[in-house]
Amino acid sequence: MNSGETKAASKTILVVEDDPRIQKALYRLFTAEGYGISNAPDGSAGLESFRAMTPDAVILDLMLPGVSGRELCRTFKTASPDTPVVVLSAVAEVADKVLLLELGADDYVTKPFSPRELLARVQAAIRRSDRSRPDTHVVSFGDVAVDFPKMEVKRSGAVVTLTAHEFKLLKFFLDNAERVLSREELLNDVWGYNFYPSTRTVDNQILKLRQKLEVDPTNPKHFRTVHGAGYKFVF
Amino acid sequence: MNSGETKAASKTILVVEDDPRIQKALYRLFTAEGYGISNAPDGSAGLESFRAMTPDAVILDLMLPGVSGRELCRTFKTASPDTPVVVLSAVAEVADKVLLLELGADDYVTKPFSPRELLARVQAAIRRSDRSRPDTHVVSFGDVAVDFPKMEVKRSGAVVTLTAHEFKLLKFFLDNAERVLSREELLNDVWGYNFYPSTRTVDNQILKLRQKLEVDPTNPKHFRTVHGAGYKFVF
DNA sequence: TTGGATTGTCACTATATTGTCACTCTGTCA
DNA sequence: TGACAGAGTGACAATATAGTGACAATCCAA
Repeated sequence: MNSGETKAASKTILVVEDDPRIQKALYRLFTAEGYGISNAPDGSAGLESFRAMTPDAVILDLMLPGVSGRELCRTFKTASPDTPVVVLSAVAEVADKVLLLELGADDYVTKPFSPRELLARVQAAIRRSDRSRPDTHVVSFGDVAVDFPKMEVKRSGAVVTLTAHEFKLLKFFLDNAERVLSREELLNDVWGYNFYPSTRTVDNQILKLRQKLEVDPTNPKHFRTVHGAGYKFVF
Repeated sequence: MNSGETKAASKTILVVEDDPRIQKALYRLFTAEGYGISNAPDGSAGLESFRAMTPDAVILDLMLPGVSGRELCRTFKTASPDTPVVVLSAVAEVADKVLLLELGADDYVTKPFSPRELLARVQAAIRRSDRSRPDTHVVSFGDVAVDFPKMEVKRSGAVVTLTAHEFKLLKFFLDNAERVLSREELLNDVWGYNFYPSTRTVDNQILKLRQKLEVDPTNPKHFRTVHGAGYKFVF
């Protein structure tokens, strides 16, 4: 199964890159981790996408046809200083250490880059930007409070222990509240695409969440069953 | 990025840096966030300013004409151990970055650096120094006291010897207390982006910290494992 | 109301993750 | 150059937890 890492849960990344091979590689790299990817082959498309989708992070190649990558980076940072921008650049470009400061980029990776490093840097940038929005850290429903960075759940003050998997499932429910989620969808998004346990597994994990988080697990208020369809979380 | 952050509110930062381009860039970066900036182009000017203005933080370039940056760093830390010093250094200057901590520096950023990272590190350093005025440089948990400037750890008075690496890991845990840290995150932040040992390595270092700092290493109170997710430090 | 399908629930087992140790490798210092 | 310390690796044991299957309860449609 997958590494047990918490998935990105619908974070979207805008990739501004003209080389289709790199585009493709980045697409594979990030979708495998659960991120959504939007591609823009040049500056003007990048700008357009940026405005249309408000991505959670931007990966920007400095060497672009048309609008200069540097110009673009400044524009992004002016329009939305909170959105992290990670720059891809050839070594020679970054040799000038001042450049990055002026651009306002959050981080950079020099080509040829290690996919793992890029992934790590983008994730770190997203984490940093998330941390400055503290309101997203804690979510509550009923007498339950969920603290994501601490991976901790409390019921009227008392800590409830959840396993990593239960936590991941809970997060998915919270991220998709009010929507009916089929077992398939849950298996794909929480368990991962290359892993197919029986659907009983899902019921089992739901059961555990109910036992741990519902006032009356037999009459669930939040983790509702939608007979013949799946489950639905309501606040 | 830090729209949610509290603004610097008249905090002043002393920048000791001879390259005027970096000076200018730092000026823009930090004034935009509401900090006051004072520039010193060399060591003696830096020392003078430091005494005259007692800054809230210092950004120090290790490569300076005149007085050695390292000397200067020690002087700062001796004169006023509570004032955070963040060092700028070229990668080549220090083979082992951990050594910088021995200078007494609170943090370091290698050139060419990402501006957001520098900003984040300086802010973090200031926050830490603000948190507990009287004993900024000492953090305690259980029967353990960690003295950062001295790079020394004591357990009920007795000195415990930590390796530079163990110390760095400990520092990262303390800086991110209560948060669940994945092995990946630990590897990236403590070991560095371009070095990928197996994840077993992490477990091993944790084991050593537990053996050296936990009352009962078999039942760790502070360095907790979060099964399927990583580790978490709690006070 | 009844019967098949779906879901709730439990105990058991298989599996993945982590703890721990001993060994190797590398660089440092005398 | 040899001893030494620290770091990384791999093997194995110890745990935690996820998955399975059986059976009971419930739902829905005819």
